[in-house]
Amino acid sequence: MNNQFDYIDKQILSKLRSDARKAYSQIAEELKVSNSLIHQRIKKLTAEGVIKNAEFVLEEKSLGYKTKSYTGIRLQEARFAKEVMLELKKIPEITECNFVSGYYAIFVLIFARDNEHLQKILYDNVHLIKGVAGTDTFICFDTCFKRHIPIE
Amino acid sequence: MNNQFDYIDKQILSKLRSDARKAYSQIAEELKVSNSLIHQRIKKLTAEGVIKNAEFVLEEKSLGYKTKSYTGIRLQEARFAKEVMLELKKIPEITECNFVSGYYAIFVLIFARDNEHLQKILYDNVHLIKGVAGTDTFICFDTCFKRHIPIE
DNA sequence: GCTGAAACAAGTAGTGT
DNA sequence: ACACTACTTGTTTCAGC
Repeated sequence: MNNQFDYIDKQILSKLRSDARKAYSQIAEELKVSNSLIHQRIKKLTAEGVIKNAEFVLEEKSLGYKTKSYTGIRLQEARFAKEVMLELKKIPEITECNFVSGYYAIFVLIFARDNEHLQKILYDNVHLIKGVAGTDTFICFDTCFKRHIPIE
Repeated sequence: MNNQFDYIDKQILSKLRSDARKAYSQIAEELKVSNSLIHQRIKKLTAEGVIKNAEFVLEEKSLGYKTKSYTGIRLQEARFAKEVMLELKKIPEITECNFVSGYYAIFVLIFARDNEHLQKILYDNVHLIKGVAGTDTFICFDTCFKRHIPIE
């Protein structure tokens, strides 16, 4: 995987990252190259794993999830990490799970219908997992911004 | 915004969430409804704000960002929050910024080229912002899973 | 609120330089 | 590594039920 992107690659990635439904032919037109070059590059970038997938981004609040929280999980013993992770995976409201350095062993993102639902997830699910010592929850009052990292 | 989705809405959202380039005509075929109904529904869901946008998801590591961290920021005084947030917005490696409850005032997601780069961002940028008392950084060793919340 | 048809635009694959 | 062509498929709009 040699990831030195040229101008065309970068343009393709940046245009599609902000609009996944953009016509490949229009990108070709904007960059003044042939249609098939765009297709070839996208194929290459996908094969290399630079492009993971294309997704519609939905508004979580509209889906009924009004409470978003980042929650740090402490373990009784570090070696429980993997088992705990597998149990966390069974909780659908946990949409992201990370092994982290520092005070917590695991850091998760939770979407709940409301604060009561969040409490239920923590008390009736997370806290009952074998190996979990405790959790600290940081409820998001507001996501001030969310954006993409620069390309190159 | 009355967000009671019917079967068709849910199917559209779920199919497009996992593949933003999926042909609308194919969705129509799978659901055994007309082509134009799909368009109408997508238009409606977009107007309602349920669909925010469509994005290509890129692999951050391939883009040269090997270090991902969640960082909690403590403030000298709570009232500095908004000013601090505006300064954080100027740092391109910070891709998400949240006002949170609990021990920290602000919680951010940082992508850095490596640990050294992360340290530079924290010491030369974040820590110098007026109002910031200190930070705690949780480096992600591994994102075990990342997925979508259930629809309805 | 939904369908169907038709005009138009885009995606695909094979060929050639 | 890129462009061209011909063919297939998808998108979009609007009249009509």
